[in-house]
Amino acid sequence: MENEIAAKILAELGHITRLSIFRYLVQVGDKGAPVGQIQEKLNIPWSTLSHHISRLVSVELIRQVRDSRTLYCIPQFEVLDDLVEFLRSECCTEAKCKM
Amino acid sequence: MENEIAAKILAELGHITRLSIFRYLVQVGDKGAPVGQIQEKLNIPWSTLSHHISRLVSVELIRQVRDSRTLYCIPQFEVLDDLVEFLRSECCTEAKCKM
DNA sequence: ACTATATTTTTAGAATTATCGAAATAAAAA
DNA sequence: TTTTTATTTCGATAATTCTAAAAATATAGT
Repeated sequence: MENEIAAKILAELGHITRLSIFRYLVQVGDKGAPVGQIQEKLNIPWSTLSHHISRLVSVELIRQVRDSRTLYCIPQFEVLDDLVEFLRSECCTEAKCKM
Repeated sequence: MENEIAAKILAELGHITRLSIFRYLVQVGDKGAPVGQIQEKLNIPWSTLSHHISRLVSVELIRQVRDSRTLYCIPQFEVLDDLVEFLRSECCTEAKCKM
């Protein structure tokens, strides 16, 4: 992963509403949750919620799958894994490692 | 760690300049690097650099220690560890776990 | 005291992001 | 085909952040 992409992902997670959305999905797990369920749970106005979800989608932290009228938001664990891996990589290449 | 603090840390890391600074320090390791060395390495104007460093300090991703005229910036690995731990916690409490 | 070095603070304009109501769109049921 | 449900797009305002020059501060050497 490149610096620039990592920064983008971190920035998207670095907003309390978006972090709450993502973590709710992480808790829900693989099957994801409909936008409406997130709305109910976190009590965010529809348009605001939609905006934040689309940003999470833009960095692929979330994938969306439609089931008739319902849009499921599915957390992409691999993206988070890659991010963590990136943050830990190249650690202390000039010294003994702490991680 | 709370959501709000995690979001703050993520937001500070979520800027390409700050991420570069932090990752440079991670590479350097424990002994850290003087502001001037970061300036040289990343070629950022002094005032801009100082601004970004102070934001990293504000969330304790960096600690600063003065040695006479030189200010060393020391990466705080524990904060990063806690953040990663937070991101992975409570995973799939409603389903089988992916992480 | 004066000078040099290292770094921060101030400041201000530009750019980006956040919020959310209202209108629009998509899909299915009546 | 009209209505209902689910969600997004538009648009406008407010708020925050970014950048970097210039001035200020801190520490030490002369």
